[in-house]
Amino acid sequence: MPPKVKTDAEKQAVRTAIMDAARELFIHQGVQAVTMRAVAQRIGYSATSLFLYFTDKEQLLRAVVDADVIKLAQALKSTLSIADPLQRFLQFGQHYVQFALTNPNHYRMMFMTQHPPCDPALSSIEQNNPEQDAYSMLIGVVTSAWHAGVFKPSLTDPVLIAQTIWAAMHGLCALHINLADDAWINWRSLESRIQAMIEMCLHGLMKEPTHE
Amino acid sequence: MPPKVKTDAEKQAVRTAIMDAARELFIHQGVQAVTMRAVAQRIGYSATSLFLYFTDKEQLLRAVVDADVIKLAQALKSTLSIADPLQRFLQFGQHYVQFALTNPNHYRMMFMTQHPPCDPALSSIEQNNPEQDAYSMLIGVVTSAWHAGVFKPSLTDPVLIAQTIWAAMHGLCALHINLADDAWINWRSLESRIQAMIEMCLHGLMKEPTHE
DNA sequence: ATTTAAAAATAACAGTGTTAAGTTAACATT
DNA sequence: AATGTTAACTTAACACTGTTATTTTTAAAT
Repeated sequence: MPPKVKTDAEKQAVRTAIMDAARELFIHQGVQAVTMRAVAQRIGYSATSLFLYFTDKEQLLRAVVDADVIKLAQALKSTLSIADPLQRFLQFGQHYVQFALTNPNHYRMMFMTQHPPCDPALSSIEQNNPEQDAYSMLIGVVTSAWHAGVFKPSLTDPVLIAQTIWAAMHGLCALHINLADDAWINWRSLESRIQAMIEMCLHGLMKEPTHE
Repeated sequence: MPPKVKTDAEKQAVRTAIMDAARELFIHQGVQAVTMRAVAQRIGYSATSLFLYFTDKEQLLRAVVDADVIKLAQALKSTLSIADPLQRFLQFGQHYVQFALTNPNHYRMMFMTQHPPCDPALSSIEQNNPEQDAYSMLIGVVTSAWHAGVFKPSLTDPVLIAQTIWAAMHGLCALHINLADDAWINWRSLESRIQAMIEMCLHGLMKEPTHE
């Protein structure tokens, strides 16, 4: 059955077919459902053939998630055109949370799972490319808001501000993704928790928070 | 070799021996090193015998973590004796962060990994027992601070306050545990991130934050 | 037509959680 | 005291997993 000698484009097509199959399983059934055999079956290949396109499972998963990290970056990019630095910042945060909560499996893989430390050289994402790198976008958004003077004067390091906000928003998303159904916790509604977190950040960081 | 008919105490001893062996692997090598065979070997049992004491691996791991959740609760308990509600609250948070960062594997298991939703009936932790249930302790600490009037008057729901603070602190811990070594992020020092997060929470929630 | 080598499949290995079927030995009963 | 019962444990085995080695297929190159 091997029609021999595939063009680079054809090889790339198989690669993305594999990634699409993996993503399908990943999104709907979670990471534990993504077995090499299951992925292979979906595209009519044998499991071992996947190793001709990815060195191992970890690399396959990373490739899938990388592609969606870029999608996150593009979703966030749409907020960069907002003129007002504060509004831009708020929309940025909201898009981030929305991505996390509508793509819990991707979010889990990106930020909630243990990985061998990411080697930027191996990643398909271009670091510091503001089109692809959501982190550098965050730094940019916060820094511009900082230059616009929206933060308290005592806050002198926009990177530290950004990392603090990220952590706060991440905590919100991560707890929800993992523990939303935990009978132990009498969770307040997701909306009110989001609102409360945003307000805490605003009052905690802004010079004179505009309450809306 | 089976000396037959074990007393309940002896059976309990084996149970804890299993849990100790699992914990040892768990702490030092992470969850993926905790295989039934490895645990069994450590106590000179065969792997299948573990199933006489735990219905499955998940239950074993949960038992190990539950025991340490209680240790967390006891660590936090020491702060409850602090008279000043604000100081009690601050110390509580600091102990929480310290536990998370010195027990990353336990913390990961508790709050950062996907579990079948926790059935309080099956847990060894007594819910709402303030000696064991760290979450209800958090609610208590925040509520008492709220009654003492340290929070902004606009904040009317101490449970929502508590969940917001928890999320913020969790984000701090979780990102550090998973991404501290990520070359992608130019992390500020852990100390300054903790400090920044605390200050953001204080300024964001307190009526008139005492800056120390 | 024969060789070559790329692309795939099959077989197989080592490891996993887990179940089924034995084995051993302390106890209860006759 | 001999016998059976059964708790405690082990060994075999199953159905998976990721992965490697080997083999097959087949289009192209000679």
